[in-house]
Amino acid sequence: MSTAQALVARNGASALSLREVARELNMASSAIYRYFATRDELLTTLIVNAYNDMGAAVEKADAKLSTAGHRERFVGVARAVRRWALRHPHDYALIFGTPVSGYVAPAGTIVAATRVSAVLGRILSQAEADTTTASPSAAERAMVDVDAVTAVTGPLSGPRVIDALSAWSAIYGLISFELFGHFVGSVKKNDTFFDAALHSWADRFGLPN
Amino acid sequence: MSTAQALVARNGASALSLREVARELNMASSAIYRYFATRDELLTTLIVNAYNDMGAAVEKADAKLSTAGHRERFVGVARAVRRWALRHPHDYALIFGTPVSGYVAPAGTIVAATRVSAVLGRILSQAEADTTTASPSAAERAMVDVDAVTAVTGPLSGPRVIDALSAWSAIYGLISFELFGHFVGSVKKNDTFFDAALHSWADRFGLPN
DNA sequence: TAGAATCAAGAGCAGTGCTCGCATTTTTTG
DNA sequence: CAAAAAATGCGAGCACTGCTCTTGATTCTA
Repeated sequence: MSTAQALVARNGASALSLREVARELNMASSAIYRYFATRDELLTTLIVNAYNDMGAAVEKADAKLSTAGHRERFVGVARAVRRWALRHPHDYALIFGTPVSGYVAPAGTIVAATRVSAVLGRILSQAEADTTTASPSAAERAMVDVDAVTAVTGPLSGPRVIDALSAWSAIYGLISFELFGHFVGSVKKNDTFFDAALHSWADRFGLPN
Repeated sequence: MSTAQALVARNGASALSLREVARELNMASSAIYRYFATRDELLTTLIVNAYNDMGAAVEKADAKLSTAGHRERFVGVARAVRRWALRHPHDYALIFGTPVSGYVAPAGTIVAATRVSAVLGRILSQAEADTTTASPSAAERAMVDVDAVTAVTGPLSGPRVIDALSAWSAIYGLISFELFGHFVGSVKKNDTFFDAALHSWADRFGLPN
């Protein structure tokens, strides 16, 4: 398992070879099939691990910021996501890159997958609790499963639950563009650019400070 | 070439087999190597094609909206991007998904790659021209290559060149999350959600109407 | 028309995921 | 404690992949 992890970290998921992990383990390639029915099953396990690793890292960063203001916390958590991505590019690609072949997200992944978006959502929910909370409109309920979201984030007003999802996907977009090279030629300092984009989001959310 | 295109559209890029396109063409697999030195070279060609296909589609949509207001145009063009992605999911993944292996973007791709971001940038530039244009600050110039961006978009004020890049990556984030399944369980109506998120961006840019 | 450049074929190499039958260990059970 | 049962591993082998190399046609060109 950890052997496969290391190989992915070195060469990327697409290059992961069942026979190679077998070799590294001094096993026959066929022996691996006692533990993983198929190569995709191995990858799925790796995906869950990666989700949890990222989730743990982000939760830890959030815990350290528990006394900070909402803006600082929001930006700090997003930074933690980016930092994890830069440190584990292949795991990041494994999670957020092109899904393999047919791919339907196995049930086991979904709980691990929500860990980091939950942290971000909770911050926004708490920031909102300091002001007012208008309940979501019918139109908003039609396009988003408000209950499913607020079950993990805490209460969020209508526009904000939309913006929260939008912000999370935007953070993903920023990191992916950086990591996958789509900012080459336009963005020069990725750190400060990321921060600037995030503060713009914080402005949008009206986060103080 | 178009055979490979069709196979990618059917099975995705990772499953593209040189031997399969050879079979489809009633050729020996070795004959393909007269035209493409390696599988990656074939894929690179497909990437350029996909970029241009998407660029053409978006430019066409923009042309149809030439008489519309800036907000309508901005939203309309973004919708065109999404529509193209939904219609060509494998080509989209080929462009914006996990870059293959070592991957350094070949020189040929970059011009094709900027076509759609250029359209979006031009709209924002023109919208700004209707109001005022403050030139970018030193801090902004430090993190973004302003000249490279404005060379293709037209003049943009400092904060806006950052927000424009941020918006483009956010649009990518929205589409990718939808296409790669990360919105499953939270977003119910992808169309209206996408529109809502975009109008939120239009608000941020102060686009009238 | 002769020479040269191009195009295609086929055999073959090393690698892959995966299956199957057989042996060996380990664990459970009577 | 011994026997049955389950788990674990091995090696050969199949069909597939990207890619190389040599050989044979075809077509363009001087």
